[in-house]
Amino acid sequence: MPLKVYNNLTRKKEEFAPIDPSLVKMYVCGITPYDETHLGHARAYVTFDIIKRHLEYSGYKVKHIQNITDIDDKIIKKAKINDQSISEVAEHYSNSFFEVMDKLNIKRADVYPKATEHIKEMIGWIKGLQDKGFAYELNGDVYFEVQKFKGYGKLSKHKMEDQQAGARVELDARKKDPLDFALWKAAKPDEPYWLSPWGNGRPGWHIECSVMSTKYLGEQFDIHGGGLDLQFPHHENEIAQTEALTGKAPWVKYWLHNGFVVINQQKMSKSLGNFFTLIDIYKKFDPMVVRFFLLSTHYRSPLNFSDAQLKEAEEAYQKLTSTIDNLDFLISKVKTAENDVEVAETDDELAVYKRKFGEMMDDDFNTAGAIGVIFELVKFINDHVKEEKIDKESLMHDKQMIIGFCDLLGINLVGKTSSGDQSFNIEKLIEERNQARGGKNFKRADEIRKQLEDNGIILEDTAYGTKWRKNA
RNA sequence: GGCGCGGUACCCAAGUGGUAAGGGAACUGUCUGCAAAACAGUCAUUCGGCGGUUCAAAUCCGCCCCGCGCCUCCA
Repeated sequence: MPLKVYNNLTRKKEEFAPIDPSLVKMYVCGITPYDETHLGHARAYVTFDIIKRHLEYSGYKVKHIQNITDIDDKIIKKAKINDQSISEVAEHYSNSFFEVMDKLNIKRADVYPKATEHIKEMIGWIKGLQDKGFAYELNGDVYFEVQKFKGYGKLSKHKMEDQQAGARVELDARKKDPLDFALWKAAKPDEPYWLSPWGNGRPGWHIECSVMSTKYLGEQFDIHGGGLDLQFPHHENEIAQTEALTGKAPWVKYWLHNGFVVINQQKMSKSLGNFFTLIDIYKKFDPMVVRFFLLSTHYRSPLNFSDAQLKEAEEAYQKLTSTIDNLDFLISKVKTAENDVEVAETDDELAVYKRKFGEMMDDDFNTAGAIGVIFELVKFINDHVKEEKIDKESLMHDKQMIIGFCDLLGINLVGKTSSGDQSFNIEKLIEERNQARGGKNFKRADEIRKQLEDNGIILEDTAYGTKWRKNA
């Protein structure tokens, strides 16, 4: 079954076919490091992490570029408040970004190009656009003239004449068209600047993505991604600049956008101030729970956030870890198989889940459906584990299957269970309790259970002996 | 005004023509000294509403209601 992706340019699910059949080139819009990373960012980057992982699983090599906008009004403002340089601010929040992303088990991009390291190339592009008649200068500012680019609006489906320009933002009367956007901004006093043919200034926001993506991926590539909020104007403007300059269309074959994180039915956003940083969320929840939560809804749908919903994700995630925990315990207790027949039979049945899982992921990265398959598998395994003739090999295959699926989703299950832990006291108390139980001294047995429980240890008596786990 | 997204059980959520996955919660049962975990059963004759097309609709078409997003910076 072929991989299908929803292309926002055509508004259709399309069969995925990269320009170079063996290498997928993907550019994802990165952060502006002026504040802590929040759940909305996490959703975006988990989404593209999943896309990358599934492409790799499907046999493609993926070249992944993600920019860092390290020069911007908000960074300048923050630097003034903190009495720091803009690079100090950018570096601080970039580092923090990588820290929280690593905890979410997000694979690093191949290159994280910074805007400030590509100013020369940007100036070159802007000059090129000016030479071709797509840009004009106004007192040190340079604007892209939208009317000159006939495809403007093709991504966001905006018709220029229908736009209510100035509906929310004050018009700049000097511009030829309200939709014209800045390629270069003249420096105001007190602002950092670079030298340019138009005087001291700095690049506009959109130009960096065009310049850096084509620098690392070529003039045409496969996937360009980001949050849905970037569709207009950012991505629309990027298309206009790039196709105007290179003359090659389409610049990008597939445009992928993730949906918003929503709080009380409102978009989580910086400007509304209703955002939750990952640093704060991690104080209450394991990053893997956060990742599981983000993947439990399809990436294009809005995702409602609340503690209660994270709590539900935690319960579900723990069902997975406890299954692995139980399997580990059984594996340590059960005999090896007497013949290969039983193992092979189980493997045949497991193959069904593998197929279903793959179909879900091939259908526009349907992680929510794929998680559903994992739980079907868990149910199947727990059921067949009850059989008396269960053997070590089958159990190990079962375990590997669950871990394998979770790996494809970047969900780490290993290291979350308590089976690897050693604690002399716990084992000793369990032994004492079992002696008490043997002598029908249930009062003492329950005392020990309570004592361990108070220390966060839950005991479970099974047919194969007593196992313990940490209380979550 | 333009463009677009969404409305599936108590909650979350998959499903875009073939008769409603999965998770959480709840209740009942099996197991257990008691628990826990696990398993079994119950939990939407129904998918915002009303019409239409079809042998067949949550899925297609039309109208309507509700919520949200973009058209400023935002993942």
